[in-house]
Amino acid sequence: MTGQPHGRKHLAARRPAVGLTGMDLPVVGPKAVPDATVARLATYLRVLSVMDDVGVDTVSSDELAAAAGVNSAMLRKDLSHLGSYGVRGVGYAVRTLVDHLASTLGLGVHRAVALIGVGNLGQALAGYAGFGSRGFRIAALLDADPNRVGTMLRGLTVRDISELEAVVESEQISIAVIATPASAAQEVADRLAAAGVTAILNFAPTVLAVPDTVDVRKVDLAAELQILSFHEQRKARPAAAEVRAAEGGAR
Amino acid sequence: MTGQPHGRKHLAARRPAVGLTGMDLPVVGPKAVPDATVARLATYLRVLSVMDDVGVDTVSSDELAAAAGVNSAMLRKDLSHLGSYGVRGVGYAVRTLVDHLASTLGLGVHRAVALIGVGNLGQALAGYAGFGSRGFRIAALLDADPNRVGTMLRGLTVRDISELEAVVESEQISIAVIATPASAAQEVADRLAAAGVTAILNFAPTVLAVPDTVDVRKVDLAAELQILSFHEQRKARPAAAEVRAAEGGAR
DNA sequence: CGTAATTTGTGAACGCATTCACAAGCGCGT
DNA sequence: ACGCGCTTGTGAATGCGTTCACAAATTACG
Repeated sequence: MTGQPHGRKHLAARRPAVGLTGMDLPVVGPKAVPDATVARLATYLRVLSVMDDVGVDTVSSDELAAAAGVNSAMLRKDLSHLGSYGVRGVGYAVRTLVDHLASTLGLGVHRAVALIGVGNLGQALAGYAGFGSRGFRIAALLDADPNRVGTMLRGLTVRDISELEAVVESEQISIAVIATPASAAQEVADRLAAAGVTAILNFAPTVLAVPDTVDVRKVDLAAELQILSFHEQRKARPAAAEVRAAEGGAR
Repeated sequence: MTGQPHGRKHLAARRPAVGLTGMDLPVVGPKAVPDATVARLATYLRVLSVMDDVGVDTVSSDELAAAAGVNSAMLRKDLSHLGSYGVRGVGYAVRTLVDHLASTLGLGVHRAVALIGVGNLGQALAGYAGFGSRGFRIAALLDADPNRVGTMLRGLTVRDISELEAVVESEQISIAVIATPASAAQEVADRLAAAGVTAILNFAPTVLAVPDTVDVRKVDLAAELQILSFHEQRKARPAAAEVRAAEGGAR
């Protein structure tokens, strides 16, 4: 899905790259890590961190796969993309693997995150402890509502949206989180992109148009429920496909 | 990515079903709608609803695909799984398509949702307007903290977790949202499953083990940032793969 | 009525992801 | 030292999802 079946752009700009000879070399390298794998690395890291805290120092692919909820062959293949960090006949060294995963995910330093939109959801995100413990630091809060600007939240002052560009610069923002209403999201994204931000996590229920250089992931809460709803309905009717014949137009 | 690469179980219990003759018929039907397609239907519905509100009554696959951020061939194939609702040479009737999508997603009636865990994130979810406008009704709030039980939130009284089974029954809960700390999530999931809930949206950063009959989707906020972080790092170093040689063990 | 302009629906090709299955490597006991 | 048991790493097979490319269907218009 995946997947989160999500809006991505990564290597989208990769052209056919046909050579005159017909040979096409892997110019950029061996496509290091597949997207599907990257999406699972975070889970592996979380599970391994817990094991490390508990004192486990070696784990087999079967055990780790079970804890992460995946097939063990897939886990091994995923890890093999990072290099060879296991020992045959033994397993993986937990601490070592944690370090390598953190390094691979770019969590060597706590990345500075800006949160745009401090409404309902934004306030919750600002207070979410999981960010801090897993490699991120919320470095700035921005909002357009004059009633919210200037207030304190979790030790940070909410700043006016007009300061966006200045904040991105001064706080060395590497990732921005959009938690504004849908109507404001595109403009915020445009300004973030123009200011040089190249990674956006979007909670607003809108499709964002951004340059190829910007990586966008979206989280659509209602959509998640709708997907579950689809499967619920499916379970309810074993195999009736043409039940939906007589239905009016009232939405 | 991904698909948001998410934890799913759907038709996982489908066995090889080998017949003695070697023929294997599609016993359950033509696998109506692919998972990847379902995950996009919610987006199409949202985009179409906006178009409908604005007064658009016909849309081509190119236009709709652009608005939804996907390839038009994919859009057509997705919609073709629901049946043939377009008109060649013309396009799709917006209103009709909205109705069919809503019907397909099982949104005919507002589904009752229970929210377990009314902390930081839970409160935000309880107040998220997007649920109500997109087919869901939060019908119950549950929490284990005595300080929160009994308080009012968005017109609902927070009830004690001990009432979980009773609430699922009386409110006809079809989907549950887990927004508890990770440490409590598995037990809550167990009780939900035992109470007959077959769809769970999990915000707790833990892998849930549930029976095959239960459909789980997870949203891991920190993981989303970590995935973005990976790509950020990738952009930062054009093609240096063996830079990570000398690194101590300090985590 | 016939022809041109559109746009859908879909078979086929392609590519990526997952799973299988086993050879290669490692540690332990004797 | 040597063989046995265990576990990784990976080539091959399989399956799923996306994209291509075009025939079929429909409208517009002369």
